[in-house]
Amino acid sequence: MARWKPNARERLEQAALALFSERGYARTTVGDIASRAGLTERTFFRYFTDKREVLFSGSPVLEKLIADGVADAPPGTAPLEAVTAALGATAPMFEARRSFAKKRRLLIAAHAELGERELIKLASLAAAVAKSLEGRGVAGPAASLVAETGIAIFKSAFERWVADDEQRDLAHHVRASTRDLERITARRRSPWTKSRRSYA
Amino acid sequence: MARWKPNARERLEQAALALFSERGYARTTVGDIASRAGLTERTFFRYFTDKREVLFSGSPVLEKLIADGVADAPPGTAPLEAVTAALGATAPMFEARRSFAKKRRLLIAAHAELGERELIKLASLAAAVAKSLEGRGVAGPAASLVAETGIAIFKSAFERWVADDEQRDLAHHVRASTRDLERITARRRSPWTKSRRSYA
DNA sequence: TCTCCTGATGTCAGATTATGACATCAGGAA
DNA sequence: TTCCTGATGTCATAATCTGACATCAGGAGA
Repeated sequence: MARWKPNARERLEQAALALFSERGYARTTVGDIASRAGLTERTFFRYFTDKREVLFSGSPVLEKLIADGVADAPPGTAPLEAVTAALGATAPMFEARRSFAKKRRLLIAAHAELGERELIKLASLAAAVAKSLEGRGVAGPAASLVAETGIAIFKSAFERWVADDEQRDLAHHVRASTRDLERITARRRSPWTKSRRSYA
Repeated sequence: MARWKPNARERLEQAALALFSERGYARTTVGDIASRAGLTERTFFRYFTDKREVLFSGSPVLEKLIADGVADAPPGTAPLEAVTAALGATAPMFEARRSFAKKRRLLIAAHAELGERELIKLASLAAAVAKSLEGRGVAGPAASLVAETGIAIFKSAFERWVADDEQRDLAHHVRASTRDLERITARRRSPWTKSRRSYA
C-alpha cells in the first residue's frame, strides 16, 4: 500500500477549482485548498510557487503543443499559417475542457492578479512561438511580430469559442479570427498609403 | 507649519527606488521604504495598493498622454499614424527620466512579479488607445488591432531607446520601429500569398 | 533478510504583505 | 472658539510564502 494517495498535484488543482467556484478565489485560502485535498499548506507550495499558479498548470503543456506544432509544420508553410495551424490543432484539448475553461476564464476576468498571470503566460507563449519560427528560418524581429499577431488571433478566437452558442471548435474560430485580421489589414491598406509619409 | 512633510507619495517613490537599487527589490521590505521616507508601513499601503505599484506611478500619466494624443490627432490622420505620433510625443517625458527609466527597466526584467505588472499596464494602455481610436471612428476590432500593433512598436522602440549609445530620443526610435514593421509586413506579403488558402 | 537511502510529505517557526478598526491632531471652516 | 476634516499613526490580525528539520514507506543493494 502506498504511503500517500497518488496524484497530489491533480487533487490540489481540483480542490482549488471547486473551492474557487464555491466561495470565490479571494475567500479561499491555500490552507483550505490543501486540506480539501488531504494535504498541507506547505505541500501546496511545493507543487505551486503561488496560489495563482494552481490555475495555470496547463500552460506549459499548451505552450509545448503549440511551439512543437509550429516547428513541425510542413516545410514551405508560411509563418503565420504555421502559427494559426498550430493554434487550431489545440482544439481537442480545449474541447475536452470546455467547462473548465469557462470557469477559469471567469475567475481570471474577476481578479486582476490572475489576469496578470495570464498575460505573462501569453507572453511566454509568444516567446516560444517566436523561437520555433526562428528555427524555421524566420528572422528574429519578424518572428516576434508574427508570434504576437498569432497571440492576438488566439485571444480573439478563444473569446469567440467561449461565447459560441453553436459550440463550434476552437480551430473554427481561429480561422474566423484570422480572416477578420486579414480583412482588417487589407481594408485599411490602400486608403492610408497617401498619408503614410507625412509622419515626421 | 504643516503637520507633516509634504509630498509623501513622492518621498515613498524615491525611497523605494533608492532602496531597490541599494539592496535589490526582494530584499527591501515595505517597512524599509516607509521608514526611509519618514512614514509608516500602513501609510505606504494607503498610497500604493501594492509593493509593486510604487514603480508604476507614471503609468496613468503616460496612458492619458498617449490616449489624448491619439484622440487629438488632426482629422484625417491614419489610425496607426495617430498612434505612433502620440507615442513619439512622449519623448520629452522619457528624456527627462532616462536614468530612472533604465533602473526601473532592470528591476522589471529581474523580477517576474514586476514583469506581470508591466504587462497589465501595457494592456491597459492598449485598451485606452483602442478607445481613443474608436472615438475617431475606427471600428472596434480594427481599433484593438492597431492599438496592439502600436504597443508592439512602443515596446520595441523603448528597448532601442534604452540601448542607444547615441542617445537619440524616443520619437526617433518609434519611427525606426515603425519602419521596421512596415518593412517586415511588406517583405512578407507577396511570398505568402500563394499558400494562404491552403490552411483548412 | 537487513540496511540504507530516497523522496514525498509533515511540522514548526517566522518574515512579509496586506487590510480593518480606531486614535491623533494641525489647520481651516463656521 | 468650536468643530470638522483629512493625513497619518497604532494595533491587531489574516494570509502568503520560505527555510530548516523530522518522518517514514518502499525500493536498491549487500
